[in-house]
Amino acid sequence: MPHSRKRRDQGKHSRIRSDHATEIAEDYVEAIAEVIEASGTCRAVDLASRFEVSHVTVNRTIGRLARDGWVETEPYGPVVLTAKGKQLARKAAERHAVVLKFLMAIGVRESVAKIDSEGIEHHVSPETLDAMRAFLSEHAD
Amino acid sequence: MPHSRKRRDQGKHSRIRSDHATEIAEDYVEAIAEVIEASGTCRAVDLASRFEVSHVTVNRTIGRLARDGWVETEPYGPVVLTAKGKQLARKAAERHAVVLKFLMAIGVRESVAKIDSEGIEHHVSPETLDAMRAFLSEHAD
DNA sequence: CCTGGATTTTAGCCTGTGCTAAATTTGTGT
DNA sequence: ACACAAATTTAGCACAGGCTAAAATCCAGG
Ligand SMILES: [Mn+2]
Ligand SMILES: [Mn+2]
Ligand SMILES: [Mn+2]
Ligand SMILES: [Mn+2]
Repeated sequence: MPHSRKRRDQGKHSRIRSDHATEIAEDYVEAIAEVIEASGTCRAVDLASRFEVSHVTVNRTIGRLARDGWVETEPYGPVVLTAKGKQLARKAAERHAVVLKFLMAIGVRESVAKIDSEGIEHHVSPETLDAMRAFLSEHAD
Repeated sequence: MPHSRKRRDQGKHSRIRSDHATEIAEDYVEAIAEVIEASGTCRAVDLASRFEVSHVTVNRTIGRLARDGWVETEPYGPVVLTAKGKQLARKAAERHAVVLKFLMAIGVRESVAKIDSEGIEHHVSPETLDAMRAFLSEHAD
């Protein structure tokens, strides 16, 4: 039999907790990509205003993102995405867009869908995302 | 014009943060109601095994829930829901059930839908919940 | 070049949510 | 009655992610 399995055996709720741990990373890399796309570079203040948190909070969050290999930055410099960060940003943006379109397709107003999708996106598994995509193709009028 | 509005003006992301703050309360009162329903009373250990966290974590979480008026408990005693707690439990269970059924209705397998709904439920606004309900009635075969 | 405003960093605080180890309490079976 | 097992509580730790105030740095206009 497999060795002792002390490892927390990913039940439902551990999945939720790990989703929460990565969702800030997802939102940040997505936002960083958008800001860079729109204005060339991304500074901490841009993220602070976007997320409505203090610039100090952004600074420390960026530190964690750098530690975990999503972004690179040097003192007083802008934030850039690593290759890994760019990939996550692309994946997150794509999934976010599907969720948003899907909510609107079932009749949720855009203003509400924008808010709800921002939270829902992080908990949508690949299988559920596929179901949403399938729904969108079927109902492409 | 209205005075200065320093008040953080609930953008998209503050909604997400407040959702996260209440989701443990929602999951706990829902679980407490279920355990009481199933076995008469609810003890901390029941919640620890259900959420796969330590009994110490449960103990402190229950303390916060009591502080916020969702549950009542006395030293070494079981956990009971306040009126407010029962109401939240009912609302959360109802919403959770709708989300789960909805995911299955769009073709997500039950095992996956159970996991995803556990995270998604907390970010579904009343309007989106209504859209899901409407979808379920329309597609009631 | 130098200075003032914008920006970032540092210091120091808080709460929530996770843990282990140890102490305490409860309640049950003999 | 009492010991023992189960449950809870306490103590003490860690990290994420919020904040304000103050210091440091950067850069652009004069
Ligand atoms: Mn997103
Ligand atoms: Mn998001
Ligand atoms: Mn639930
Ligand atoms: Mn849940």
